[in-house]
Amino acid sequence: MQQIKVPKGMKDVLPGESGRWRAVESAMRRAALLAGYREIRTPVLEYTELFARSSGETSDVVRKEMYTFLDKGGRSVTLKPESTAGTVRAFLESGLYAQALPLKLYYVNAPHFRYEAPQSGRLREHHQFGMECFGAAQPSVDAELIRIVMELLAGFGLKNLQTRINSIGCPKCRPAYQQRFREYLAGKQDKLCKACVERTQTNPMRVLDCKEEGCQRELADAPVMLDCLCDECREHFDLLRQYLSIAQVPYTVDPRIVRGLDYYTKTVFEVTTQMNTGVLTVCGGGRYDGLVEELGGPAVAGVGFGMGVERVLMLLDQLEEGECLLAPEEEAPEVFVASLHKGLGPQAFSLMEAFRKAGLRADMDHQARSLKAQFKYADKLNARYIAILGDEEAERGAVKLRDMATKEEWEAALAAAPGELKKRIRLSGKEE
RNA sequence: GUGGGCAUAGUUCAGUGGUAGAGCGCCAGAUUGUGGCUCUGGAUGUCGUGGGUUCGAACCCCACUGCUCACCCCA
Repeated sequence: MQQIKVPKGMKDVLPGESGRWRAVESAMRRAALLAGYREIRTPVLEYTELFARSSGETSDVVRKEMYTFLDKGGRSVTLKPESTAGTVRAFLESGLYAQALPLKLYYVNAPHFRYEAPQSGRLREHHQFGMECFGAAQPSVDAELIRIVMELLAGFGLKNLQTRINSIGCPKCRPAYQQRFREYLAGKQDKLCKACVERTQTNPMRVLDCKEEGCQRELADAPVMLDCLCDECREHFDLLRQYLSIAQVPYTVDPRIVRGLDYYTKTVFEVTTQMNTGVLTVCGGGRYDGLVEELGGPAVAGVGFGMGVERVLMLLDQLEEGECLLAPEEEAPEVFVASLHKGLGPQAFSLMEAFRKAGLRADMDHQARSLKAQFKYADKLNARYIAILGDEEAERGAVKLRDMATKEEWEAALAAAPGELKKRIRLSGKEE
């Protein structure tokens, strides 16, 4: 039989890894909660038009990376490539904008899809933690978000992260800049890469973050948006910097960050790290003051970010022993019930149930294996104690308990064993 | 979309034309009521698929498929 494999660009999270996922997730939830953000869950699937309208028809995501198909009703639907659009849609559709603003939302472990060639750190399905704030025009929120991101990542033990910020202006000041920039590029068309020649027409600012060396050379003395901000954007950016310094967030200003989605205004930021293969973006975000209106709602400011969970885990993998500050949840059985022979199965089962009722993680033999094999298995599971049921003990209504680490063994009455073991575990937990 | 690399046991891989292998893992025994260490034994393979060359192909050639890495872009 031909084996069916996981679809291209998808990945299973196996039991050996899932503990780390949960640890990362719960740290994210804590961080969000601490800052007053509340969870929102939006569907994986949205109508294609939502992304076309929000991200921009010329963005790479919309043009070539969306997981789009027709459903049985002939509607064009898309697996979400990012979460801001869906969050805004929900915000509008459910009338949340009519409630007290600002409204702070987060999502965690949300699946995202981009149809592209998978490679290291880039899967077709990936998961994001993200935070979005609606109705707050002040840069204190921008700063708060950046601060939360840095705090969170530092809390995992990650180092060598760079935070870069920029302002890409607003509809008031950007057109004039774009005109000026287009004129600058006009004389250099023959020296730019093919993609950039096209971008000059469609979305000139994307030329700024082209990775081609030739293009970057030509851009050395190009005008940057930062120098052309209107008063409002200028003030916003200056204030943002002030807030960041109050929050003691280290960052650099990089006038070349423009980001791939059209909806951004004013603040954009990225958190990256240097890998041996190149720069890896862990988190990216920015302000989108026009998006809610663009999607048919009132003029409500927005700002947010998305963080790649797989990328965070990838960075954690590279930490040395002891540097990673994540504490994965304990999942090894606290007690494993072994029985001498098959006939004791029912007693073993009810003892295991009693352990579980007492709140202990308990398991038992389900294969009628030799006692030796049961010990081996319990050891593989990293069980802390083993409870041995034998005929001699059964006659006395007792069970033998053994500490797997110290090899200490003692006998306990069947009925009392769960309580006794629980007490023992709790006591030793306090000593640690 | 473009270009590299790889594909052999559960897994990591060795095997460059002549009987399909090793480490780890798994199972069992040594130890008939006791794990980790040791020793002994065992199970598991359409050698990615299809074709070609050859007396003979895991090996050489061609095609395909899959995986992987890089570019572009991004989380």
